[in-house]
Amino acid sequence: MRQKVKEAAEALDYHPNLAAQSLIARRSFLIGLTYERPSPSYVVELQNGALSRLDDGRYRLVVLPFAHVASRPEELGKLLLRAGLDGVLLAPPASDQPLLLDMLERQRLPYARITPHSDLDRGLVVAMDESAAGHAVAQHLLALGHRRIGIILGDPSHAASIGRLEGYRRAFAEAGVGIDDDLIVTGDFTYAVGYEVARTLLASAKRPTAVLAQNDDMAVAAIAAARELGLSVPQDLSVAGFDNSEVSRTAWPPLTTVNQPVAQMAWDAADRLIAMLDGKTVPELPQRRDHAHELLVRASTAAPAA
Amino acid sequence: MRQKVKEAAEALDYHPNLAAQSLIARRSFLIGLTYERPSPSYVVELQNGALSRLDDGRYRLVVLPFAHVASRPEELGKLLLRAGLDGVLLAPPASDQPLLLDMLERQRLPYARITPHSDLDRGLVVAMDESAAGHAVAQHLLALGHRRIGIILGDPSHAASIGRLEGYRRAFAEAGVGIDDDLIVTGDFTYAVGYEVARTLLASAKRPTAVLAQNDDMAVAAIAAARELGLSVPQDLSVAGFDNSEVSRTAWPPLTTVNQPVAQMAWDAADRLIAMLDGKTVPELPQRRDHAHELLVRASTAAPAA
DNA sequence: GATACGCCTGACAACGTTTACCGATTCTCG
DNA sequence: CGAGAATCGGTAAACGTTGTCAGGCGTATC
Repeated sequence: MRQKVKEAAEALDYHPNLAAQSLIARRSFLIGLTYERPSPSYVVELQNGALSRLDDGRYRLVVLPFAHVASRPEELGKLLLRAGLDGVLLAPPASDQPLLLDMLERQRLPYARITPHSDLDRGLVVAMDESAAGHAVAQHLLALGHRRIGIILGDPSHAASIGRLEGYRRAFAEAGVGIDDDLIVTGDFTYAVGYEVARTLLASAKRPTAVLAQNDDMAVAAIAAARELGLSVPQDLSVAGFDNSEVSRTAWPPLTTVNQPVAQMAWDAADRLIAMLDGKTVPELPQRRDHAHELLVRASTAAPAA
Repeated sequence: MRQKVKEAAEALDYHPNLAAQSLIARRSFLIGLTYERPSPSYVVELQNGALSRLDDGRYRLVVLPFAHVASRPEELGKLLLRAGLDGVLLAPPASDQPLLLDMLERQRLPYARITPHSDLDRGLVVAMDESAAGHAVAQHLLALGHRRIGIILGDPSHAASIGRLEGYRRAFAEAGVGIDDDLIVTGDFTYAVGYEVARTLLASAKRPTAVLAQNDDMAVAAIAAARELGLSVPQDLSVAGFDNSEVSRTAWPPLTTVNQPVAQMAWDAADRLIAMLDGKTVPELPQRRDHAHELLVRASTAAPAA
């Protein structure tokens, strides 16, 4: 009987109406993903990671990019609450907005936070130790013998910037090397701005022998700026990035960087969010999952010229 | 009165239940976007373009990547039909699958096709003349004086590959230059495969003086392969890409390429799809909209060495 | 032949809206 | 002051499912 009904349904191309199912099940089977405007490869990895967990087709992924979260978290909150989602994945910097988390909690919209920096005990958290990762890459340059190291920060409204910088500082302190604040410039994680600030950094009187960029896009921009000035990488200047995004592999020379397992973290976040939605009681879920970074030494860094 | 109700709703954080609205309105206010696995920047541009049209918040965008469409179009059809969408944006190569279009039409799921190559009168179409674009970039290399030009094709299951190649052939014929089939290699639009086939191309006895790659990722891969062999670009080898994706701007040297207004085309596709969904009768809509390509000459191409 | 059990059928309420309609009330204007 | 229009509150139906419950039928058990 069951079989016959299924066959008939198939023959008639019948699909149950999802709106009616949602109405009675009291959920929409929609998962949101919100992110700011980071590099394309970061977005795509995030998306693919989340989708690979959703691929049984029960849940669907709605993308909700939102610019300037830090200055208007309530607006993002409204957007998310109006979107009729069952749960939402928060990529940085939205994952670090206490006001946003407040709103979501008040309205009972479950969320999973991807690499937040503060309030690590709040909600579902998929974490990576940004500070340790920053430490690793800074230590690598110091071990090569660099002493005058420039730093290109990402968008200061992303907590990741602060975390990574903190790691750099630790590594410098351990090596007994002082940080020259004149060699710290601030970008916003994009190539365009990265290029501009890299130019001013490299044109300064005390030009560094190495550059720590807080993501790969800005690192590639720094390489381009160096070439414009007639410097070759890594002979005259070492450049290290962050993220192990596609561009780090396709750049020339391939970038030394830190792998951030973005796709895997997004999978994990989706996995835990869904487990929660499917009614696994919260206590049996660990609140937080940590992922390891990995330093990838490639051809863009070398010992400084004597 | 109206005002008072709105205030009360606001005060209570009341949001109407979207599932119930969908049920009665007989639509879900979900738009799907399906694509294969092209470069990250293409996906992101596509997405942002579509989202910029959707940003009034009435419609939401669901992403549905799907690999190997050409070999299993019906599966994608089922996925789309089960997703409860009001309409779907088809990026290549899904936009060129007649079986898929058949299924969507049979089930009355409206769709908009982005840069299809065949059946241009079917459904809503946002087109670009791939052949003319291919012609433009090939002509550029020929005008510089190149005669031995290598070609790196994209995935042959994408109609775009064929269209662009057709344009190359026209330009070659006009210049009275024969195409050497040994200098044509086939990639799949990815960096990794592009790198491999570029190596074999450049290692061949009759090494070309210029390379036409069918997208920017493969062009960048060709530059990397050239560097590995000690060739510098553009002195020893000119390389032209396709798409004007972010990587073409961030590469070194910046790539000569053809701008494909992806974001704008996605906006257009979303615009027309929504106009259709909102009940504008089909006749008053033009069936097809064309977008112009634009040759962007940058630093990766130059006259061949004497 | 009575009882218990399984499977199937049909009827009905519920989910949270929107739309339509009716009668009652208030407002506007001559 | 009265006619007509506008507004209001209330009620009911509909959207397409899922879940429950009662009742009917057939089969196995004692």
